[in-house]
Amino acid sequence: MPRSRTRNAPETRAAILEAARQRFASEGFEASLSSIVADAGITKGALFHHFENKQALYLEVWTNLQTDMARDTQKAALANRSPDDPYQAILAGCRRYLEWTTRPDFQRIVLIEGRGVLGMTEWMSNERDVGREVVRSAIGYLVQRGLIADDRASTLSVIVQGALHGAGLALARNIDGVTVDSICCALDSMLRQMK
Amino acid sequence: MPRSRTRNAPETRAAILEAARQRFASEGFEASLSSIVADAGITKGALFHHFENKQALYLEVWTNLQTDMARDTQKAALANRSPDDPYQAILAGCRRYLEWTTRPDFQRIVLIEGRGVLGMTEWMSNERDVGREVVRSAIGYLVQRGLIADDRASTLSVIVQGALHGAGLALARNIDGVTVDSICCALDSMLRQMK
DNA sequence: TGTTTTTACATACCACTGGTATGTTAGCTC
DNA sequence: GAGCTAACATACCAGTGGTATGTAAAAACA
Repeated sequence: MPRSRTRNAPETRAAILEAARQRFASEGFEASLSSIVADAGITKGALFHHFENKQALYLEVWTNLQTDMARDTQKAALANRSPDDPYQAILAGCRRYLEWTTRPDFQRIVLIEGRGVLGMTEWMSNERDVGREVVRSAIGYLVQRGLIADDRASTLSVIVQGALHGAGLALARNIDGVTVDSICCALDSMLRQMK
Repeated sequence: MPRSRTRNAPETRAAILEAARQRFASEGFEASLSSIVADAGITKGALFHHFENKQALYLEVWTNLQTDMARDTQKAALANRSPDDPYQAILAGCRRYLEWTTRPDFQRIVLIEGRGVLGMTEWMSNERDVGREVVRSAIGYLVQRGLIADDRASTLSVIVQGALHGAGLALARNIDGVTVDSICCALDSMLRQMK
């Protein structure tokens, strides 16, 4: 019985990634591959043809979310450049990032579970931390303008990224007294005082 | 064949927790219960008698590590109190925390995987975030002395905790230009400028 | 055009996992 | 000393990620 070939490879791949993103967002990494392939309307054979294993699938979902976020925040930053205040662009990017942290899929996959799933191999050693690159380039922007010392850029990047990360999680957890505005206000004075 | 009763319940429990901590530290949450009970010298029956499920076991290992860390950092802070510089105690606590982030078990179980394993239910909603309480009390210490505005305490706590967290991870990842001293220096000026 | 190779899946299967149901024994109570 | 319970051990199960194999269609090649 010749099965009709209704789909092509890229479509199948995209369907798997979309189904995986939704399942991982709602159930976490423990979401079964069976449920994912069922949602995608294919079988495990197709999944393991396109992805080496479950972690590789998760890695791609995770990466896609992060690169989408990075592109969007950088776009927001560039759109808010001001000739007489270099901090405005960065703060606009921060605000956009905080918006991303309200997305349930981003929360769970990137902020909560990702690092644990990818583990030491991918997350620790590898330079897949897209968020870090974005913050790093923002700090570099300030270094170029002589607002931050070159040899402190790395350390300050790490601190700013951590602060943003913690702020996003706090917003996700609805911690009392923490709002987007209060965070942005604190980041504003924090960034402007860095040297 | 009457099996000799060489152990009692608390000993067994402790043995399970110790074996679990080591396995979770080296292999992560995916470490099998079979390997853990083998290390502890007991069987799965004993494990499931003492712990409801794998997550409950992980939760206890995770909690123990965090409370140990919290106690230690607070001890370091109290030991470094200075009558004319309230920041010294806090910075001593920060430095002690950064020492904890060099421990492999703390890195993996608390910093990397914990939040993902416990997931939304435990980590997000519950007030089990011991690290937050510690930072919160440190900021409260500054509020009492009129160095920080009361209504900004929550937001600043979140930012400081995030910064510390990110710094610890950066140290664990050996990121160029990031050292314990560079972090402490940055935190010093950051804290002193907060209002 | 006919043949071969490769791609893109589907199907059947397996070792192993977390978890459960059911023993079994030591100690305590009365 | 009978009965109960805590503290385990043993046997077992459904479901999991992953693999081996089969197969049709498209592409490459002759």
